[in-house]
Amino acid sequence: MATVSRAVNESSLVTAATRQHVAAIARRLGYMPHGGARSLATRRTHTIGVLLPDLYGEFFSEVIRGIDLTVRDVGYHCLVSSARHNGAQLEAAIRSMLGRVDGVILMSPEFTGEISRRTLHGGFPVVLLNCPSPDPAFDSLTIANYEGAYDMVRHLAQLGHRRIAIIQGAAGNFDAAERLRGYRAAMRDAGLAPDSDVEFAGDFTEESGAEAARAMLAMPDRPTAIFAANDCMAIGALAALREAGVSVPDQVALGGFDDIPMARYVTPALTSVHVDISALGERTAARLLAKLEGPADARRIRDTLPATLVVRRSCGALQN
Amino acid sequence: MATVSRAVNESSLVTAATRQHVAAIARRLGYMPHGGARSLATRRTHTIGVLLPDLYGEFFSEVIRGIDLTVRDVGYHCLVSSARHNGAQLEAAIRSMLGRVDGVILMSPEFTGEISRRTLHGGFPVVLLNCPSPDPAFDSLTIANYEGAYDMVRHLAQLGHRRIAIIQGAAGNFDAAERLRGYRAAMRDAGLAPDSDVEFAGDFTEESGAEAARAMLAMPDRPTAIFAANDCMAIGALAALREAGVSVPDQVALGGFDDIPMARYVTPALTSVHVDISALGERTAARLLAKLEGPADARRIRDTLPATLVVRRSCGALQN
DNA sequence: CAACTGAATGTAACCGTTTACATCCGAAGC
DNA sequence: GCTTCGGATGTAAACGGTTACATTCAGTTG
Repeated sequence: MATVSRAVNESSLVTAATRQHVAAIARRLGYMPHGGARSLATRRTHTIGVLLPDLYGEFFSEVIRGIDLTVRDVGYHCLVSSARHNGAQLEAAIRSMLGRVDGVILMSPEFTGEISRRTLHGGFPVVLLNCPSPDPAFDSLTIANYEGAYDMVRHLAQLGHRRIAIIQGAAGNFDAAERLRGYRAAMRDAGLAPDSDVEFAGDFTEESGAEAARAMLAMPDRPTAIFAANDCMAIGALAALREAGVSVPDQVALGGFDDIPMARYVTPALTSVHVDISALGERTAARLLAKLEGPADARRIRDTLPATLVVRRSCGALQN
Repeated sequence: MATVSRAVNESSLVTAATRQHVAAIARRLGYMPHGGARSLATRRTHTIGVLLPDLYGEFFSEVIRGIDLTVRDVGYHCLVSSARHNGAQLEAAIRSMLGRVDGVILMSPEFTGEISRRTLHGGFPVVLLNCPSPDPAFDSLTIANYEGAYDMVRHLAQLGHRRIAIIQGAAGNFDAAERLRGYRAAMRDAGLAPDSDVEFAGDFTEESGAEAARAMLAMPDRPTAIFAANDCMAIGALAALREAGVSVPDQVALGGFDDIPMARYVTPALTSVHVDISALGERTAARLLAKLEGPADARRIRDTLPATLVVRRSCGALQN
């Protein structure tokens, strides 16, 4: 049976003749190698775990896509698990993957150093994706949320807007918090007083964007510009504004975040902050693969993916 | 070590005292069960394989979401693999999952009975998702593509349109073919002559929709209605029409397919055919789980998920 | 022709669990 | 005090492969 194993794995130790002989018999018997057994013996599963807070929306699917794309080229699979993870669930999810993956990509605000020490105790390969990363013991990739939001709001301020509202992302969300931080910093740097009345709540859904816009319209001195913390909310706001007969960008300027494919197809086309989400997944996966394949490298990497302003019609900067 | 195993698995054969004793020592030693070894011994991986043609676009991410949602409730994971599968790649992908999953969900037009017999030889649990399914030996779930397209085109015809164009989906795609079939049947039943000049090519992308619309506008006797085989193309067409100064729905009526979330937020809101994609994933996963958990049931199930017309402004049926 | 090669094949331990079966042990029955 | 009994624990054989090491077997050498 050693020879069979070697033949199947194309080892150079078997002659071409035996290899073919084995192949022929295997075919006749309908033999197929058992992946699980193989990885038990080799201690390599060629699988990476992907832990996501949820699978909803374009963002996550794009991330997964990027990950799978890079990973499958080198013969790896993705074992995905999406749960809105509170600490205990997250830990359980990690544990359940423990003998099935070579490493994990973790996207969860809930991940704490304590969990890591207790369940990952020591050198289990992990790359954090878009996490607050309280723990510098892990590699992590993030989006330039702060910078992107800052650029957007500065752009709106440069267009002459003095009262700029924000529709915030989901409470407790890392991206949301960073984008808010960028908004506030840009406001301050533009010499604009912070005003919590124009910091509307939201949760990244179209509906919450529409609601915030309606609330804004009811204000006595309503803002002349809105920065929505993602495109879905921006599009929701756009629909609400149109319904109320308020013209974008003439009466209210609007900017989003994420630059989803749809952004360029709404009317007016949505000014947004572009993030190459698929690339984020790719880079993260590549980093994890490097840890798995390459020699142990103690260096921890913290990488930030740029977010670039894309100016379209909804902010009013463009003619026609 | 048998006792440890029993303690970890909460077997009723160990006393509470030993169970706690084991737990304490496990904690001190940082012991965690090895999933791979466990599944080798039990011959259950609690994992299902999901084979997709690609991961691009809202459709696939929604399907995965539905699958993962149902599957995780019963403690299963998803091992996903997305490759544009030609026959050989598909077979390789299945083989590579063979000892790692309890069953697979397969979404691929390339799946043939021959592959199945060669690599699945016999009773490996499979559920086909939106496949042409040449092989009645498998359970399969599909979308009512034909019926949905038929309803849409009949609707347009009832609004008085005589020349109705279609922007087709990707060549070789099963959904695309079915939607085309529905379009043609509806045309015929409405007493409208088929005309290959108004059957435009497309590939499900926004850009291809825009191109088809531009080509249509250049025609001497241009159609008064367009049925795009998915919403992305419809939105692309919408953008092209607007650019050309052609009003929707006044000059050209437009309908899409899929009813993606964005459909209601474009202007005018897009008439479409609604399919609950997430539910498609859920149902498929539930079917596979039934095969895995329940007793072997020889009955093969072919299920079709309904597709329902959603009338919005873009078709011109609604006032204001 | 015996000893020495080195490539090809065979043997058996191991990967980390589960589980059928054997064993142990204390309480109850005689 | 010696069986009997049943519940808790221990033993060892799987599960299906990989791989270090031992062995075989030609084909050289001296």
